[in-house]
Amino acid sequence: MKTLKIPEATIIRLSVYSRYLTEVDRKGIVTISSGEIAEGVGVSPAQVRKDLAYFGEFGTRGVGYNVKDLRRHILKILGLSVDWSVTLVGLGNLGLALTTYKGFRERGFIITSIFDTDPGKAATKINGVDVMPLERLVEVVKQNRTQIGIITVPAAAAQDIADMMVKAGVQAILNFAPVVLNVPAEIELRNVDLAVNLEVLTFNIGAQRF
Amino acid sequence: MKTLKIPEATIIRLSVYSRYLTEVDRKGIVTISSGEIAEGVGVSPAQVRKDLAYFGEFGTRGVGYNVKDLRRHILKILGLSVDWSVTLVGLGNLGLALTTYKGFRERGFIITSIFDTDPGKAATKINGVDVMPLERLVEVVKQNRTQIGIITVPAAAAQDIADMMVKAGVQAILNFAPVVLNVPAEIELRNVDLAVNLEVLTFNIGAQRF
DNA sequence: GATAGATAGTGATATAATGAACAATAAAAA
DNA sequence: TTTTTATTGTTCATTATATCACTATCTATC
Ligand SMILES: NC(=O)c1ccc[n+]([C@@H]2O[C@H](COP(=O)([O-])OP(=O)(O)OC[C@H]3O[C@@H](n4cnc5c(N)ncnc54)[C@H](O)[C@@H]3O)[C@@H](O)[C@H]2O)c1
Ligand SMILES: NC(=O)c1ccc[n+]([C@@H]2O[C@H](COP(=O)([O-])OP(=O)(O)OC[C@H]3O[C@@H](n4cnc5c(N)ncnc54)[C@H](O)[C@@H]3O)[C@@H](O)[C@H]2O)c1
Repeated sequence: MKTLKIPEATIIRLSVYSRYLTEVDRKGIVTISSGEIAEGVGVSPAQVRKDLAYFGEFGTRGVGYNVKDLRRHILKILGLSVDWSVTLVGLGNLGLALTTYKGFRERGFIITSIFDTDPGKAATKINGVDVMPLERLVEVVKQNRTQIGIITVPAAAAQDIADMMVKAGVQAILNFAPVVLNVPAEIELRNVDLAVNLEVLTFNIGAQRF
Repeated sequence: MKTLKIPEATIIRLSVYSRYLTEVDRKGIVTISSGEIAEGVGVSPAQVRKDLAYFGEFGTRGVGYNVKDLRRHILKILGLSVDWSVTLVGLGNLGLALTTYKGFRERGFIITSIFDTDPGKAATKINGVDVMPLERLVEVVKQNRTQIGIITVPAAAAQDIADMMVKAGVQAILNFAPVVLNVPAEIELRNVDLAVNLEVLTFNIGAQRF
């Protein structure tokens, strides 16, 4: 197995390229150059070509890339040529926003189960998905072969939920609680920390000081 | 002006350290070593010391760091020793989650105005803040000397909102719409792309292929 | 066909970030 | 005091990432 190390920054950019190509494709444009992609997403043309070069040769010299083809290739690379089953735990304000967000489904992320401890919530239905009590998490997630878990519970409860998700066999967790989670090495974990984003901004605003 | 370049990764970690220190401080712990911080947030001890070294000497050799002091220093570095005025545009599902989130206020981010085109929404009040129509954005944001704008409108409207925010004098924008925005170089811009986060996960799950 | 113009792919180079090692130094113990 | 122990601050090496410059190759035109 060739284990060529791909920078995470490259993956993030690929995701952005693919979104941009979707937009370009909608306008009916057939061919695009690395320079035009670069322009559209705010990076250098060399960067675009380098990123793509990790995965093969998708363009034609002197011409550029076929928009539809390149888009399809990138989606394949990102693992988006198939649907993913996602569970969300914690149907608070943020959890509700995420479950009702159309953009996820468009990219193949299907929320197949929702859990919350609040008995009032664990009786409702969101987009045709029942909200269930925590006790059923392991069972249901196992049964659905759900691969991805989203955590939107208060920080204090997040580690417990992560443990349950791991027990239920998820392969990846997206955590919105502002806390450092411990999971086995084979589980992919990403933290989305919204406050941190604001703090990077405030640092940069005041960065003259250094 | 000494323009020492600080890696963005350092800033993100500082934010995480400060949050961890808040937690440690609550437990009444007075002193902490770089190794303990590292353990708590999942990085290497050398990394912790390196990150801090950009800004000064905060520890005592042979002893470690005073928790309260270090926390205060980091908050100062991040620009969190003062409050920030924030405006949010687009009171949809995500916008509502963000405006009602307590964690921002705790770190000094005060949402001082909210705007939405929907006349039904532009009459309500969230946490004592009136929701106003877009027409008032420039005026109100200017008057409040608001420094930070959060964009949670549909992608198609995001660039317009960014332009208005710039016109109104914000210094930084946090954009949740999945689109690449153009703003003047002096404006700090960060994009939070939630779908990208899921896609990094799916890439990594399937990364055996490369 | 041959030639010109455009643009992808790529190896070399530069820059940045991380990691490991260690000297400096403060506190505690002898 | 002196010695030992702990742990920082910092240097140097390594690794990772981005940029640059060049070569290969395609299309269109003469
Ligand atoms: N709302 C935001 O904009 C925002 C921003 C940044 C971070 N976050 C983080 O996201 C998480 C959720 O935020 P929120 O604003 O939606 O909070 P919320 O209080 O609105 O929602 C939390 C939900 O989790 C449920 N819950 C509590 N304990 C649970 C458990 N053990 N198992 C299952 N469900 C449980 C609650 O019933 C509630 O429905 C928090 O960790 C918060 O810090 C939120
Ligand atoms: N909801 C999520 O979980 C989620 C996740 C990822 C990205 N996003 C992005 O965040 C943005 C908002 O998402 P959402 O789910 O809250 O959408 P939403 O449709 O629930 O809310 C959008 C809000 O913006 C308002 N609006 C529309 N045009 C406007 C304009 N020109 N000026 C001011 N307000 C305007 C609408 O009235 C509505 O209240 C979108 O760009 C979406 O792609 C959302």
